[in-house]
This record gives sequence, structure tokens and C-alpha cells, in this order.
Amino acid sequence: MMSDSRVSSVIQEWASSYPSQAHSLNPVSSNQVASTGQLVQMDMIPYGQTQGMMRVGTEDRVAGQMMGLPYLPYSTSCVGNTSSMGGTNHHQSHSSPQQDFSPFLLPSMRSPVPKRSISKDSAEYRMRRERNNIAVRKSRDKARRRILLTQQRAVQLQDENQKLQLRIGQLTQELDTLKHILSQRHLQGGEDSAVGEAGM
Amino acid sequence: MMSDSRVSSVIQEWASSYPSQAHSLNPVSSNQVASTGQLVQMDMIPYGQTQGMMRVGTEDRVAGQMMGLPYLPYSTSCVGNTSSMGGTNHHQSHSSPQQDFSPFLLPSMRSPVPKRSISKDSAEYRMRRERNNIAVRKSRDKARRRILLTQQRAVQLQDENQKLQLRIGQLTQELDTLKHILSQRHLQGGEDSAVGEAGM
DNA sequence: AAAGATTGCGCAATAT
DNA sequence: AATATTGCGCAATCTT
Repeated sequence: MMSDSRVSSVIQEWASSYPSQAHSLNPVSSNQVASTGQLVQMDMIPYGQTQGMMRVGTEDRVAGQMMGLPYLPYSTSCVGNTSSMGGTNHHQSHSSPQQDFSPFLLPSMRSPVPKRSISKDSAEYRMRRERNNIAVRKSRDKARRRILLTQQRAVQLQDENQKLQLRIGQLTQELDTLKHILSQRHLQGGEDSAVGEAGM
Repeated sequence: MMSDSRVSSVIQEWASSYPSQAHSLNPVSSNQVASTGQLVQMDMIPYGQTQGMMRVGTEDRVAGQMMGLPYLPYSTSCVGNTSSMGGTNHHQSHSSPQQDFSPFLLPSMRSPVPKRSISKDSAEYRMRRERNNIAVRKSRDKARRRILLTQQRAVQLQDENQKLQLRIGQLTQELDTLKHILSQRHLQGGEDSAVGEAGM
């Protein structure tokens, strides 16, 4: 019943949403399907996996989170609120109140020396920023689309699943009927061909 | 073969990831499954749907994007780069270079009067900010988990699908075999019970 | 090495 | 009134 040549629509787009990436470690349990799966693998960009771990937002941040800690402010105590400068207008950076170089950082990377002070204001700086902003918007848009596709794909797969389950139910019942009929005839006029295992 | 009581694991968690929301307009095509689906609907938070459209980042922004425009910088021309203050330390805001109140805004909301100047520095301000920051981290973490679950769910569903397809193949073949056997017997000793339609 | 892509972060406007 | 979301820009990285 019904077109059996489904699996298309969303799935299609979804697949095209993942270029050629061969991402090493999956976010899940790597080979969760492996067995029968064929076009299963490649999926989801690990999020905080790939390698983007342990970034330093112009500051440390290592404390809070981790484990089940209920989102403690990254700058847990230490001074007061080292925050307030996470995202922006440092305008030439390094000029706000405290800078607190807490001794919680790895021995390497430490000094506040801004690598050849890329000076704000600089036309080039703005240029770079603007370009990055555009890239960021683009990237996020892409991510949103990808997520959407995955969701649609999931819904579609679930729907398909139900149909398949139904189909299996029908086939099973039909099979039982036939088996029953055959067994009847078998009792009636015992002959060849085993009924119990036709194709299994 | 294999436990047939699957469908659990990820799917379970995934479901619990969507509280009681009855989101009106879905991002997809509303009732995409509706037919056989039961626990299908509720899914994906529309993204830019609900109502969060047309925000104003302390500035206008309405130009770029829309349609296929390749992520034009929001502040397309106008003055130069009104940007540079999208995210942060305005420290009491409204004090940087240009403020450009471009006449492109709706007649309402206009004056720079910051509603009872919530003054930065204010202990309460920092308090609010910190609380929001925590909320934001929590929310994003939640979102990430949700996305991950959806992805895993999709993978699992696909895997399940393959197994079901396989099962259908087996059943179909088995059925064909039995039908063939029966037709043979039918020719041999024509009796009752139609073979062609056992359960269909 | 340089440009673009990602991603965590905080801010502010909204939504709930 | 408080928390939850979400677009945005920044900066650090990663990828190409």
C-alpha cells in the first residue's frame, strides 16, 4: 500500500547539509549503528568536540560548569566580578579596571601582550571584524538550517517507521494465515515441502 | 532476530526534552505527518518564528539578509560603521562617537532615553547581568543537548528503519514462497480458501 | 599565511 | 519580577 519509494524529501536535503566532512570522533558513541547502516555515520558536528575545547575568552574560565554544577558564574569569586568584559568594546583592550591574571592558567599562554597590538580603530581591524561578523551570521544561519533539517528528518523517519511497522504487521498476519492454511492441508494430505520454514 | 523491543534509548530522552509546549506554528509545514503519527508533532522551537522577529540591537537592523542576500553587514553604509558596539561595554552606553538616529525607524521607539537609566556599574545592573549570563549559559546548554538528542534520535530511527526494511524483505520473500507452494498444491488438488488474498 | 568557518561568551531586547 | 530565548558582535580557534 502507498508509495513505497519514500525516504526522499527531507532526508535528501539533510544529506546535502553535510559536505565532505570526515569528522574523526562522533559526539555520540562513534559507531552506534555501524552494523546495517550505510549512509548513517556522518552527522552532527560534535559541538564542543572537534577541538574547540578550552577556549579562553580574553580571560580564563575553567571553573564553574563541568559536572553537574548549576551554571556557576565562570568567575566564581576570585575577586568580585571579573566579568563585565566578555564580549566587546575594550577599545584597545587591556585598559579596564582589574585584569587579574589569576595563577590558575597553564604555565604557557599568559602575558597580556596582544600579539602585535592589532589596535582597534584600525581600518584593518574593522575590516576583519566586519568580515567575521558576516561569517558568523552565515555560519549560524547554516547551523540553524542544519538543525531544522535534522529535526524534519527525524520526524519523517519516525513516520516512515510507523508505516513500516504497520506493513510488517500485515505481512506477518498474512504469513500466519497462509501457514495455517498449509498446515491444515498438510494434515489433510501430508506431502513434501516443509511449511514451517519457507524462507527463514 | 535481535531484540524487537527497541525504539527506546535515545528516543526516550528526546521526548523528555520537550516539556509541554504546544507551539502553535511549526517551522516545517505544520502537520507534516499527522496521518499515522502519534507522538510525532511537538518538536523544534521555530527559531525565528515564535515572535522573536525584528529585534533591534540597540540600533536598527532591518536591511541585509532577507531573501537570498549574502549576509550583508546589517549597517549597510548609512554612515560608515555604526557597528562596533553590538555586544558590550557601552559602559553607561550612549557615549561613543556617532549615535546616528537614522530616520529609518518606526515612528515609535526612538529617543535614546534608556528608560530610567538603569546605569551600569549599578550593583543591581551587574546582578541582573550575571543572572542573565547564567540563564543564557543554561539555555544554550539545554539547546545543545536537545540538538544532540535529536541527532541521535535521527540516527537511531534510521538504523531502525533499515532493520524494518530488511524484516519486510524477509517476510515478503517468505510469503512469496508460501504462496507459490500453495498455488502448486492448488493446481494439484483444487480446494477451498483463496491463496491470492490471505490477509490483504 | 591568510581568509573563512566555528563556537563560547556576554549584552540587550524579548518572551514566557 | 524573574527566568528563558535569541540575534548580535567579539575573540579565540580551527579549517581550508
